Amino acid sequence: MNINEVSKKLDISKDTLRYWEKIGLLPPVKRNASGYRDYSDRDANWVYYIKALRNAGMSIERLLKFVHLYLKDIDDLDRRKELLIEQRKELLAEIAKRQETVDYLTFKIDHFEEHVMNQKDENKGE
Amino acid sequence: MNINEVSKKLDISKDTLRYWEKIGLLPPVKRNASGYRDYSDRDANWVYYIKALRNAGMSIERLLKFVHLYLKDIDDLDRRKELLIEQRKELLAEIAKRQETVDYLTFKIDHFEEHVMNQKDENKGE
DNA sequence: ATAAACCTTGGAGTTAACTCCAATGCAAGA
DNA sequence: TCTTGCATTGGAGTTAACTCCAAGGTTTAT
Repeated sequence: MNINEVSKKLDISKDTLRYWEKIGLLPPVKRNASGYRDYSDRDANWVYYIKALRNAGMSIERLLKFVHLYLKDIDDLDRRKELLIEQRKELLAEIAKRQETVDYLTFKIDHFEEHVMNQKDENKGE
Repeated sequence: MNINEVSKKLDISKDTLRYWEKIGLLPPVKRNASGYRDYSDRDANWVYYIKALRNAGMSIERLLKFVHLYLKDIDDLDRRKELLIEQRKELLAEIAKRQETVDYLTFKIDHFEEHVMNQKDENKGE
């Protein structure tokens, strides 16, 4: 698969694919005789995985740390599995943060009339 | 309350407070005789609210739209309540996006051994 | 009354994550 | 073979959201 195919298939710009590779978010992709990138299925899966986590809001800096650890422990499968679990845990923390704000909004919405009354009372005192 | 008190109480830098006000994320704060900001309780609540949504990952651009609509419909309380509900809906969508990725990771984790086997099979074929 | 510690502003600098560009080379059709 | 349309690179430009700074005025403690 050349860069254009991957770009279209996974809906990621070619510039972004090259950028991710340059900074080490993707392992180096093989080249053909004329120096063009030739993505294997595994490369494409990796891209898909990075895309999913970027889309879920994980920063590149954080992802880079995981990627480096993941590539380092090439033979320690338990460790690799742990890394996935850790990554999931971080996403769950992000969800919890948002859920807190949802709860806050829900409170505001449910007490909206009351809230407005209080503001009127405040105005009286000014 | 002066800027330093608000900054400490809500754990937001003074620069950020001034920045938010400058771009219109906070309504203009009253000044005392020498031009220093003097935050009312309502100002502080507003800051708290903005902080909560920024913390939940909502962009300033998106928040600005809400703030402008909110300030525009100063007397339309139903509309204001709707805006809060809309904002909550957007946060819930962000949560759903992250949850999808959590599910993807869970799948990877639960099928980890199997996944590794497949990779070995792939290698055989190369 | 003077130093230290505040506040103000406009504007410059920073970081993340792309995005675009120019120069150059390969590839495929008329 | 010539043109059109891909690919490559290094590096410059962009956007978001701060963050810092300098120059100046104010408040507080000694």
